[in-house]
Amino acid sequence: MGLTIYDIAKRAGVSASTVSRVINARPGIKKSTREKVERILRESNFSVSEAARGLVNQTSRMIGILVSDIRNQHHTEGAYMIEQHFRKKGYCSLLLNAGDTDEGRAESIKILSSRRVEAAVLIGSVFQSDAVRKAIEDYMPSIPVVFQNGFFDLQNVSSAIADEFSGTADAVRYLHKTGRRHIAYINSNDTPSNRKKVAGYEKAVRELGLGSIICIAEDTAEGSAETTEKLISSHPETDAIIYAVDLLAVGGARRLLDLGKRVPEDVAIIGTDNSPFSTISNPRLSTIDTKLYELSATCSSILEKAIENPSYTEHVVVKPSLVLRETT
Amino acid sequence: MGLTIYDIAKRAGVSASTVSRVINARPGIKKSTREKVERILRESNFSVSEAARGLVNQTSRMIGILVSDIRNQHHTEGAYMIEQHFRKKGYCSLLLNAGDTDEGRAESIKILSSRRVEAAVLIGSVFQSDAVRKAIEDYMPSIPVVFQNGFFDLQNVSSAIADEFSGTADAVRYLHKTGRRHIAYINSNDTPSNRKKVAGYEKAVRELGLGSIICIAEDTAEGSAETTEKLISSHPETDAIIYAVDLLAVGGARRLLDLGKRVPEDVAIIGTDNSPFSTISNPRLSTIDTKLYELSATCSSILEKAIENPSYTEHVVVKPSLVLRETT
DNA sequence: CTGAAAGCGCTTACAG
DNA sequence: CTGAAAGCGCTTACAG
Repeated sequence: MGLTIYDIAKRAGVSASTVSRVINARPGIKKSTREKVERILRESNFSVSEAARGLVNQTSRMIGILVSDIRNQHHTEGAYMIEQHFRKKGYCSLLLNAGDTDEGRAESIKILSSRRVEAAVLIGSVFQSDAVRKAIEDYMPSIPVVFQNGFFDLQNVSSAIADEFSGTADAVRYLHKTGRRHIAYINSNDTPSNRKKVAGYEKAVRELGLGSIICIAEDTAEGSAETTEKLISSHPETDAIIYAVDLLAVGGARRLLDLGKRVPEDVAIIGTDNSPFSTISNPRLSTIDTKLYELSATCSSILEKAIENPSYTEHVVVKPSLVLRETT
Repeated sequence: MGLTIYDIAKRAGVSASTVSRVINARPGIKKSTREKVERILRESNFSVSEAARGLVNQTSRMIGILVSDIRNQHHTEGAYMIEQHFRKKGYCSLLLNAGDTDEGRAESIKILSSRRVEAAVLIGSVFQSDAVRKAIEDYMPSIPVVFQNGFFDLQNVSSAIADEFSGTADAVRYLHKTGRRHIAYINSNDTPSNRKKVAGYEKAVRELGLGSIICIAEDTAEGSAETTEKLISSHPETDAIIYAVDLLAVGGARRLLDLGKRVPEDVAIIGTDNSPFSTISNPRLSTIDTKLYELSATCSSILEKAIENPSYTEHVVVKPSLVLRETT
């Protein structure tokens, strides 16, 4: 247990330097001694202490992944891609669920700093706050940081952002073009991302001279069903609803059907994210594809470049597109 | 950037020992010097190197979480709970997606060993293999390991297992009791967990004197729809189907409806896992609740005890229950 | 109450 | 081709 290179050195009858050299495949070791050391390494199931190694090399070979909650499907793609990608380069991923508060988020950044991660990824617009910005300035002022769906004006942080504003505006315009005149919006939690969606909705609706109706639903299918029912009873003229999240659209569609409305004939529905829910639901959801996969891949590739060249920075905006299925 | 306690010591006009003592809240430091050091620590945004600290203390304060793919909802609850729980104790979580091969799984265990994690959790029955067992014996022979939904006869590995065998058998018995006589099973990928489910199905069906029909579907809603359609056309007498995974049940239910079958009147359907899909789907799915949450909580609590007392070990079996909704 | 020294497990000039 | 020594950033006896 806990063999060190000194133990290996003793068993092989060489010095620790030599053991270190064969472990790191340094040239200039006699073939026979290299082979002997390798054999002993193998027979002993030796594994180098990355911590000790990191201390001398001034590297940790770790990257930090911050999400608010990994159980949220939306965070999972990015976390997966980053881990897979960097593991191949010998990096390990520290995953932190930062939670819903600024304290949790700032604390998480401190933790990553203590662990001396060589780079970090923030996944989700909820990290867009002054507290997080300050924590980065104070504790991660010089390692590459990539912000998935958010932006900080800091020279070490890159971003890959979904243009939810225009994605939502385009959805409104599409509904208008297909004859809808009473387009409502059902929002979820107040996040920077959702604010962009609502702003896009409001802009398009205003430009088209339509009225604006915005409701807020609890973030569950059932909550959305309730909200949808209230909306329809107070505004029976509603002929289209856009939802900030696919799951809400699923709940809403189901309730409309239960109320005897036809979807999409009476009420068209558009969700957001093109999540698995959108194809599983019945009827299948039309949705604003916010290109989560592309966003994650972009983060991963930015981070890769930034790891090579720590002053590298990039800002990418990904355009959503409308996916039409059975609810429009 | 990269301040050490020596830098802080210099700024405070004390020795590194003293700085270390105040960082670690050791007693016996004059109040005034403690306060001065604390102030400088704060003003400098100092954060201790956990790696260096770990080297001297012979601890890493890291725990390893192995999943085959974090994008799989099924792995996410356990990963979340472990991270949340141990972060409070000052631990960080290393998340590894081990992939679908024994090489990937064994490699992941080696990586965790290199990082000197103090404990590890394997999430998912797919880790049930000789290769993984051997990797644990070779590289983690003495740290606490908790296996979620699997078992190794090793003195350092605990387990929390869902009794999918009897869960599935009970579902068959329930269907029989409600008059179904042609109960089919639609399986997914070949995993230890799915093998237990199939075995439970076969046993119950045999005991009840019913025929056994087992199909294998691709692991998507669409794949399951196809398989379901084939099943129904070759065995039109089928009056109930159990699916190894909720998602497959959703796809199957939808196809049955499209084919003009009534659910549950013509064909009853039971999924497995009581996943979010089961309440979102239309109609809402009856399902075998494999108690994922309870399983994860159990792992977390076992691990907690094992961290305190490294020789602690526990084996828990969690009984699934049947959740009846609209498809039975 | 405080500091100098040794040591955790490595790597890497520097000698030979 | 190989080894002894120093040093990475900490903590903790040991002195004083």
